[in-house]
Amino acid sequence: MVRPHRRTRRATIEDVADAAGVSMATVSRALRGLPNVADATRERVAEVAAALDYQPDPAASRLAAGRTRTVTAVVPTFDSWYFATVVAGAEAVWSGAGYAVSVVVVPDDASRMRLLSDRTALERHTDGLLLVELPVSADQIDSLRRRGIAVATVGSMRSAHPSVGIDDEAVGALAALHLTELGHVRVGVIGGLRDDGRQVDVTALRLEGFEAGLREHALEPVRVHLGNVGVDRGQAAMAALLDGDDPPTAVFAMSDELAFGALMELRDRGLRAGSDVSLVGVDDHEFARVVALTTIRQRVADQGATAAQALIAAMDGSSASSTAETAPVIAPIELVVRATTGPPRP
Amino acid sequence: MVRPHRRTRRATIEDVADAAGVSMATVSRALRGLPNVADATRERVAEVAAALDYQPDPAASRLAAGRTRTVTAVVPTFDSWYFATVVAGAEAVWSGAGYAVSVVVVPDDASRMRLLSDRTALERHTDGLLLVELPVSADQIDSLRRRGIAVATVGSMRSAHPSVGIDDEAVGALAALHLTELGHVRVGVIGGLRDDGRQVDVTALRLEGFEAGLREHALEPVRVHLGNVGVDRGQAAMAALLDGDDPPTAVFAMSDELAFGALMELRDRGLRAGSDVSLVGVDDHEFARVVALTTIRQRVADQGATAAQALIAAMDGSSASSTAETAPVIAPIELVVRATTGPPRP
DNA sequence: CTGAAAGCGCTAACAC
DNA sequence: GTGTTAGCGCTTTCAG
Repeated sequence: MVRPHRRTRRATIEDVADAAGVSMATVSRALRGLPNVADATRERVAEVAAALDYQPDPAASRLAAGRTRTVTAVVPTFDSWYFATVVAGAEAVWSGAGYAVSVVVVPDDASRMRLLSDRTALERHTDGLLLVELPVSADQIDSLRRRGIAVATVGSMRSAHPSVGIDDEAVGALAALHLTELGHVRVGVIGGLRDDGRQVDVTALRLEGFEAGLREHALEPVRVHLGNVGVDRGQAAMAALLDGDDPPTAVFAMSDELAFGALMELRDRGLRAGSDVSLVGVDDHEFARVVALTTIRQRVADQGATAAQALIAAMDGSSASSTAETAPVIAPIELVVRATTGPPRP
Repeated sequence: MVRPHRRTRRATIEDVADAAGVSMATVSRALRGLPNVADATRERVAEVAAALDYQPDPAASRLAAGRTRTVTAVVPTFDSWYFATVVAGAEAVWSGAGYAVSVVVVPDDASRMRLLSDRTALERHTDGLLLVELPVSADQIDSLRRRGIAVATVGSMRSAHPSVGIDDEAVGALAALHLTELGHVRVGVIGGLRDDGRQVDVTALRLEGFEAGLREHALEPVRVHLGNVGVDRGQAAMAALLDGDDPPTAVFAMSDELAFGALMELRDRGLRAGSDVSLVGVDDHEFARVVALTTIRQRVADQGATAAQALIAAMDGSSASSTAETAPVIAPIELVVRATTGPPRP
């Protein structure tokens, strides 16, 4: 005796309305917390909805209301600690607030342009965009806003939209302070360039801060090597630094990833980080403590969370103040001294 | 003289139909490559659509057709190399195939249950789910399928749905082979338990393979320490191993992350990995090479990509063979010998 | 405070 | 081959 497989249709708003003895409109209002619903009615509707396992259909409400309840994180790549961590921080906030979160990866300029161009159907897919370390013009931001898409950024600070990042000059200055206090005089720099060869703001700012910090001690970098991002480039850069004449006794690597590569080069040459050569990175990558890397910590997940929060606020208030200036949030940084820095060899 | 800001409405399918002189239905068919459209018509429609920058509204088509063109990656956490890398691999495939990709994080049992329960409106959000290293019952998979959601998994191999993973017993065996060939006799194991304390298959299988491998040399592990996952637990486990009596000369860590922690403990004790104590990990984490960790490599991004592909196939053919058995894909593993393993101290 | 009705933009039978 | 006709499930004026 086969039990007939009753195809259990999901409850619709109409089912709820019928069961509660009210109209669909009232159900909609009641469930979304809109005004003009009697408390008793609201309560009854809520009960019936719960009993029926009613869940509004996102596509239907998007179609009727124009909102998607979806936010999108846009990153240049995904298999990198930094980006994964930013997104992780943001995801937690968003899903907590009831948004679906989608991610899009724009590995190159072309795909970035495509995504941000007026022609894409972005606005029917997402209510808000979190751009992580992505170069976008003011025009593009504007175009997005005109299309009703809220924007927030992490990594680049603007005031035209919510943004969070760190004070990159201060990062450089802190590194310089640490190394000069240890007594280093010959210091090198390993920095990053984007894949497209265009120097990113971050690199320039950190370098500026670093050089300014050195100047206070009447010093300047003996050698600046602006390689690409990534472990391998860090290694190559350290090699170049050591092979030059007058090799540095201390090196400022602009990211922990670069520093990891630099550490590999030191190991390959039988040099000890912290005694033979000092090395300070930036990020406090989860792996930094494994190699006891001295670094300038930034709280990446927190930044993602903060930006996510700001994006939600922007989406809520988008109708009101679409051109509201928002002061950038400057996230704290902090020197974490581990084993890769020490006084120079006498 | 202010130019009137003509609110540029997006083109709808009706606009295209009018401009092309055909019906909406024909436009729909033409643009989606369905049969029963004259070539000439199809071409004309395509041109008009392009000229008008027409982009179908995803919510509208979802509502009418029931498909979301969205796939979802479900992970227990996000700020971990393994999961970020799996998702990165999958994302590339999905976005290449025109799917929107969303991610949901289920950090604990409760949220996992909630997500997979019949009550969620999952089926209106997504066409397919990629479950990464998530314990799901056959019942749950079934329930999902009944709700029209395709499922694929990576990390656990089943035949009820597309799955990809590695042969975990072989991983253990390979580790045992390597260490015994080097001449180690006293070997320890560091394994992982889930947060909820329930032992995962992976741990058990790798241990089984490892023990079997040792038995071939009439050996057995001197000590098995099944700590939790993560760097810290790896460190604690190594400490426990070394503090026991008859400490091992070689250790098999079931993940590179655990191995990293183990390495920290060795460093803290002034021991050299590879000479004082040998250590082999699993994964080939992107930073394994930074610490010269010998490890058993699995190609994580590839597994994500493979599973993503399989999920697409499953979604396409879902109507036809909803109960099709799919042979699990067994991804290759490979021993990568670096500096943390060597013969035991004489 | 509540209900009726008109879509949102598209797809899928079913006719022709 | 192509057009017509109904919706998909919800939100939102506009009346009452």
